Amino acid sequence: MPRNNVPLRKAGRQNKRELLLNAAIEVFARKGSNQATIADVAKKARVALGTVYVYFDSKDDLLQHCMKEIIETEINGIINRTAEVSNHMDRLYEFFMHHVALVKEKPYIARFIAVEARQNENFIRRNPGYNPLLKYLDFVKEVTTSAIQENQIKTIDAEALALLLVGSMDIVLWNWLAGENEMDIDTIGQRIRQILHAGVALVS
Amino acid sequence: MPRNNVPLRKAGRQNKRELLLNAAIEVFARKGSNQATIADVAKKARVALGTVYVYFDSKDDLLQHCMKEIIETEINGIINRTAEVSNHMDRLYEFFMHHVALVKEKPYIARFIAVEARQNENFIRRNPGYNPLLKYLDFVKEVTTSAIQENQIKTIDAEALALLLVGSMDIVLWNWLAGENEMDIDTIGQRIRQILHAGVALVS
Amino acid sequence: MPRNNVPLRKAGRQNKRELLLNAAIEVFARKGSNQATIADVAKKARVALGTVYVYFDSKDDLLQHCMKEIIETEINGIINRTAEVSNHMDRLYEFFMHHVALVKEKPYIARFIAVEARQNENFIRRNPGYNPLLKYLDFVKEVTTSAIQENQIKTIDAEALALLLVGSMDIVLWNWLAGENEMDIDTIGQRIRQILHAGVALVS
Amino acid sequence: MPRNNVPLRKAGRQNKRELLLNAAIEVFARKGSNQATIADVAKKARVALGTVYVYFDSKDDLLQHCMKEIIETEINGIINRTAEVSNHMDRLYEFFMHHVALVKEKPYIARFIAVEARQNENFIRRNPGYNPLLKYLDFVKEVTTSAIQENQIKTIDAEALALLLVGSMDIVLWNWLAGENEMDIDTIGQRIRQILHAGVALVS
DNA sequence: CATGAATGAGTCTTCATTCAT
DNA sequence: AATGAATGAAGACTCATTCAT
Repeated sequence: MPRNNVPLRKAGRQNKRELLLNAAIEVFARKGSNQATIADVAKKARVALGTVYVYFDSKDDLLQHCMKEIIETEINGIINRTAEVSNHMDRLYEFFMHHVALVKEKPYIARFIAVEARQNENFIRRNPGYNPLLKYLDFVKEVTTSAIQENQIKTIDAEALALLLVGSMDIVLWNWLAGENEMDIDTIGQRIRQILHAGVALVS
Repeated sequence: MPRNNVPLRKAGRQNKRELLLNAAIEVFARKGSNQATIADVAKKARVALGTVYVYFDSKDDLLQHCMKEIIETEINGIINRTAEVSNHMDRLYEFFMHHVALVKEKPYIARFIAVEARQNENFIRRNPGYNPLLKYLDFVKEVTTSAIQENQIKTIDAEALALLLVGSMDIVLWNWLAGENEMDIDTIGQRIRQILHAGVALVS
Repeated sequence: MPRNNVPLRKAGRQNKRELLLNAAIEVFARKGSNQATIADVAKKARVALGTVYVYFDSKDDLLQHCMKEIIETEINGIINRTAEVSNHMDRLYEFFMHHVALVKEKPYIARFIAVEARQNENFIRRNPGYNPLLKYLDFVKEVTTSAIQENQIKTIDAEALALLLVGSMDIVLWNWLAGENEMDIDTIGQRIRQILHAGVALVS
Repeated sequence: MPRNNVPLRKAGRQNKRELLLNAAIEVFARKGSNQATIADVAKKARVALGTVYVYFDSKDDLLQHCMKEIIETEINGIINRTAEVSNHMDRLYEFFMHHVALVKEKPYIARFIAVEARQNENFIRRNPGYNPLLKYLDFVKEVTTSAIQENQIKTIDAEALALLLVGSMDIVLWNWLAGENEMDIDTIGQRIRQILHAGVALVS
């Protein structure tokens, strides 16, 4: 069926790009983008070294696209999955736990967010819209603002809550990664929730 | 007088070591330890390149000692300066604001804590006692535990509060560094305090 | 009509080969054969990269054929166009000016002769008969020999005159190319002619 | 004798730079600067690859300095050695023959002038004063102008003569290099001289 | 101790060439 | 014939580290 050829080809190209991107995310996350080499990425993706340059302009370009990929799939995925939660604060908790789940499932992505997203200032400056942490902060700020407007919580500074939530999330996952996963993140998550919950609750 | 020579010499040695350490902290913080070269450090310290290797075994060794230096002077300095505050929660707020002051005064140290302390896993694994973030977390945990014991706040998970406080502190300063210092950290600090204060307050 | 297909196809093949050759000449001349890539040539010819290898064995092979092409069309063209000039010295002058005209019209060909023809020693050694400069030298030598035989000029060394004429021609065009075309080649041509004319004139 | 240490050191550095420069000139000349690698140069100079970068910024920088070196020693040397010849035309002939001698003695330098000096347009554009061919042309033009002013030859265009002389010189040496040294350059030199001599001689 | 020239392993990147479609 | 993705050898350049002075 020749009709299928074109889509197959395209799929092939698309697949290889994805393949490289995923390999790069993992390799960059494991070794850090500075220590990781293009050869590592190519090896991980089981392609020749030069192939990386068929799909990406440079190592830096590859790193940028890794960030985009993570945001567009993982980060946005987490945010979207919380959409149906009606209570705003529950939504934030849901968000927190989805993130925790992501960290557990794909720790290398966590490392990306915890380390690369901070480190690579080139990226941060050039693509402010593509920084995972900023994306998270914006999301929390928005949800918090809605919660305040709908009188679900008392009037607090939305940015402060965002920094508290994302900051703790961030350090929790970093801690978990660095500490050889000894921490019980789920429990920690609930306890953080309790404190914040009390902190923003309407005065009875 | 040869008797004086020895102490003078020792002082000389000590000074040059300090000189190198301070130069390294600044250079590593500015460029990131990966991009910074030993030549950069030597230049900053106005010594010959080879001199660095007289006082430190390797680039990594130098980096480790930078961390130690920061903890032993800056981090411990901040913690010690809060010693006389009797109310534990006030002490934590004091601690938060001292850290903010440090960030403003020596931004490169902030960068060190926000970026290098996370990135350098070699360091983290080998010297768990010398990671600024862990040091901070421990400090907050201890103070919180005391606060609970003395019934100043309700019984919460000390670790959760530590993660909230240090995590928000950390992301605030990172944000401030990356965001070209547009944020008003002092105000943010107070608003974070309000939330946490309500979150841990004894139920009336 | 299948009878037509074959010639048409052949024309097609011929055309694509010519197309590639002309693209290559221009690209090699502009960038220099070392900096120019096969991809550049393919792009210029608006064919796929791999197509180049359908018609030529290698980059070097392509370069060799560029030389041949230039000699067989441009260089021989110039020489042939001077055929009807009966006076031999006038013919050489005509030749000089035809070459100047070529340089002005297709500067990239000039660059080819001035630079590539010298540089590519592989070519020179393997195809002594296909070097533009050698071709020119031979031509001038022949014409000069005829001029001497027919007593139009005094007895001089034909090779010496050839070297003078072609050498000056060559450096003039190189100068013109490098000097951003500031030189008035026509005037220079006439003045060179005057000197050579006097130099070879029969003693009155 | 410690007094000697400093000069020896300096001499050491100077020598290594010269060593590298000479190695580079030979390597670049033999292979062409495009085919020659930094590793080739280092090997020729019997130093480590990295040492080249201690003394030169880049391959291009090294090439530029090769040109300067050649001009400042060889080219100027030739020009200076003709200074005492009082008759201007004799001086030019002397110049020609000195150049021939140089070619015979250090053929790789000839290749440099004949090939690299033309090819490397970066160099030509950025350092017009450092192109051997331009240097030669200027010299011949000057001497010719003097010859005309002092009535030693008839009034001709100095630039035209310069182009004739340098152009023929250039092609002669290129020919000699490419043609595996079959040509008798000395004889050719004399014959070229005869023609030019007649071409510029005062009319009796 | 101090110096900084020398080293060479390690990296990114390019590009001629191949080959499955 | 035509295509262009894939390949990997090759080369410029960097920089931590050493060591003779």
